[in-house]
Amino acid sequence: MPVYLDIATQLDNDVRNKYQAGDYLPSESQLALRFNVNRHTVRRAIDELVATGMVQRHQGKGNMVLRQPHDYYLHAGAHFTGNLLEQGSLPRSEVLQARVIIANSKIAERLNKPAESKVIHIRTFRKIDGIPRTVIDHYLSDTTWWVVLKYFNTGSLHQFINKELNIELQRKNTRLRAQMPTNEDCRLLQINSNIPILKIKTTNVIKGTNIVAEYSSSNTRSDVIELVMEH
Amino acid sequence: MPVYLDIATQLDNDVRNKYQAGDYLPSESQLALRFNVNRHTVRRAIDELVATGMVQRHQGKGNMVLRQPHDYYLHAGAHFTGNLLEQGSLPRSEVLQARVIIANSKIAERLNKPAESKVIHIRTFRKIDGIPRTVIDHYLSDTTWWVVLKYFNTGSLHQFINKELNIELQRKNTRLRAQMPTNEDCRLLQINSNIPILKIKTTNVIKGTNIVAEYSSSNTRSDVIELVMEH
DNA sequence: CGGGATTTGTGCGTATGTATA
DNA sequence: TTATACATACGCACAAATCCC
Repeated sequence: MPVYLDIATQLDNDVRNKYQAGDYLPSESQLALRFNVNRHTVRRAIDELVATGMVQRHQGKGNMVLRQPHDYYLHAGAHFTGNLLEQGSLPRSEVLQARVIIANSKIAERLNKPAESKVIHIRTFRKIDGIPRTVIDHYLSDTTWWVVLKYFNTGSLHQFINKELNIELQRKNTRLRAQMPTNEDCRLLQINSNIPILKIKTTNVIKGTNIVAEYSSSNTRSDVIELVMEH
Repeated sequence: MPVYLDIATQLDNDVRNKYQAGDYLPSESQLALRFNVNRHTVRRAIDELVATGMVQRHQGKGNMVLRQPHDYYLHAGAHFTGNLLEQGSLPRSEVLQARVIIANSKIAERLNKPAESKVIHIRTFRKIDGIPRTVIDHYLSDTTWWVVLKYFNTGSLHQFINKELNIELQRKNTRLRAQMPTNEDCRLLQINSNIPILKIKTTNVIKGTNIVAEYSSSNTRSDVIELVMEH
């Protein structure tokens, strides 16, 4: 094992045990003295911590500890069930935003509407252990629903629509991919930029028709989540 | 602007215009001569390309160009359809490995077998545009199938089992997550470690029974892939 | 199989630039 | 302004992986 990886391991331990988020590591020169290596070697070691998102470099100041890395691992309780695919159905979702917006071209296309149409945008999220794990953006085609939907604030969106508007939504297709989070994703999900997220997009029609009523896009932090579908 | 960023920009242009995926860059020593800098500086420049996923390092061989710019964009043709979830069904898969192994504890558990049982391991992969996009590990519980399965070399594994053994496999459940690739994933999929992968794991029973016959685990590069399911 | 040539990976020492306090 | 800390760059040496004869 290269020396720099040894040092990276020790620094990793220090960060976990001795430092808190916001603290600064000893200077690279001091660390070089302490580990009896050249400063380049210390820098290479710190590169590893930077790559994993534990440390941030600040020229002229020092290398700052970003945060205590949780020991993330999957446990059975953290599993989402297949109904995550039915994104309007999450029973304990909460509303972050709800408003009428001008659809961008992609959303307009998914909803089969002309460019720059007005659509309803509702952003909900679901927490596990007090931390937001999934953020879902719902885009609803029919703005006349707004008079009712503006009162939606918690629970299952699809159930709400069913009850208040007497309309049943049916999932038509699902698109799924993994990607690295945007800055906004990082903020909403409270994660570092090095954790991949699952992005699930669905289009939903009014049951029995081909009328696309809803397009939804969800982002889920994937480090503590495993999507399980029983067939 | 630092010298290494200048060189990175030039190399980036070269990669886009002069090289194809799979090509190797000139050696670092040659590039150092060409740009009249130290080899360290060239390495620092190549680090930039590695970080953006354009180039992969191979110790002892050289620095390989990973992909062309058009690969950065999802295009409709690159979409997998939902039958990716039925991992034995990929019609144009090829076999990388096929052998009998001792199952580790996780695989044994999934197959409802005692620890350290023997199982059949078949690794297949699927290419798009000549590049491996998905690598699937199949683990089959019944080693008596080996006398037949050792002759499987291409096509659909489930079809082969159906035809040769007269056994129909049925998907029981699917687990799905996103994660960063291991070193082996990077090698097999020819990607950099900064691209997340989709991991899909299925258990399959013998149709009409509860006998778990197969556990499969697939890794798919997620940068050019979007999983589409029609309902 | 061995051995030598090539190429990337690691590490040291030194020097200088740049940002911060 | 000065001192400190990180950023860039050169040169040298050797290790480790790969390739080819």
